[in-house]
Amino acid sequence: MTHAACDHDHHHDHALDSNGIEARLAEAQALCLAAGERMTAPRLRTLELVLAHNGPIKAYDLIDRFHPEGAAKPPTVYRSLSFLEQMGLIHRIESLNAFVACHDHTESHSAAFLLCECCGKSEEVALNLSSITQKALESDFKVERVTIEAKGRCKACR
Amino acid sequence: MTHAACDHDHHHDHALDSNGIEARLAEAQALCLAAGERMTAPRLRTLELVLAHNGPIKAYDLIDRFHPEGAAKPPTVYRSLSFLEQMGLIHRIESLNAFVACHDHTESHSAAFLLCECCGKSEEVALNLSSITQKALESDFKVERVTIEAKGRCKACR
DNA sequence: TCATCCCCGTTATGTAATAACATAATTCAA
DNA sequence: TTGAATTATGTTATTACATAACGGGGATGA
Repeated sequence: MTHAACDHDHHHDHALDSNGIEARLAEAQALCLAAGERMTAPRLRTLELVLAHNGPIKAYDLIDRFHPEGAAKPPTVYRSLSFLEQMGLIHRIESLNAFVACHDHTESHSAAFLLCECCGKSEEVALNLSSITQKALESDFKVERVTIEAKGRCKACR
Repeated sequence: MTHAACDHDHHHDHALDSNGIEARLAEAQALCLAAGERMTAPRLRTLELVLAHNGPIKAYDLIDRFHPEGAAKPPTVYRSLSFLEQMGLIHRIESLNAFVACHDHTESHSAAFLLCECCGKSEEVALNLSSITQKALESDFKVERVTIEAKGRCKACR
């Protein structure tokens, strides 16, 4: 995590342990099965890497880590990422060009994030989107999905 | 505008005329003067091109159009863009890698957009950000700026 | 008028993402 | 169970987006 705009440590975090990851991968497989989609090896591997990482991870970091012996080809990872995103298993953080596992499977295709510019962590928050849907209604605009990205500093980095 | 996911025309738009652009450029110069910043030639040119364009425009389109005779160098334009963004004169649309002139100088560094996936137009909407600021407060997160991007279809593209 | 700061021009490179086409695995109906 | 259709992957190459690094020049202020 090389976001150091400050000098304190950034270890106020806790990634999933391997059991946690296994559990999430199993859920994901079940979800795909239920949806009639295939959870293939590269997709699973990509999701595993996203889950194992603490916070948003870049596509090229995934590419580098994909094989124990060497890097994957970009399309392998990008295709997996877009599949996972469509399945609601991960989110793309536009302002970071990075990806993060989805926490909250309720609000499909819409998400809000608090992004710490200091430690690089992200927190996914559920929002009621009433004010934006209201505005959209006034404009006669059909919203398909909303991305909200709030940048600032998290509690530990204040 | 090459967004055609549909076949109807996308001319439901109206760019600023040259008087409108002149007026906006003059305002921008005044704003810089007041802030003790320099509105230099490349910055002004960049802003002019953003204003002249209808909707979000890509950095490399600006680069191509910068000089009548040929393209600018990328850093020229990127530097100008980041200056203009800091001054609140333009917004970056993260999910499009594109830039649009700011309409509403009230809510500094935060903006919400309705982005039509069909015609590529954007509408800047003012929102009350109470629900996200509330969530941030609960997380003890200090928000510096918020970007909200709602994708869908505008009235004319329905 | 000298030092400093800010900005610009330029070259080069780094980073992110996709186009295009070939091959392989899966599914499903005949 | 075979073969056609579909879906996914492998591979090469390219395109798109963005910044690092350095030198020079003009404005600003002691």
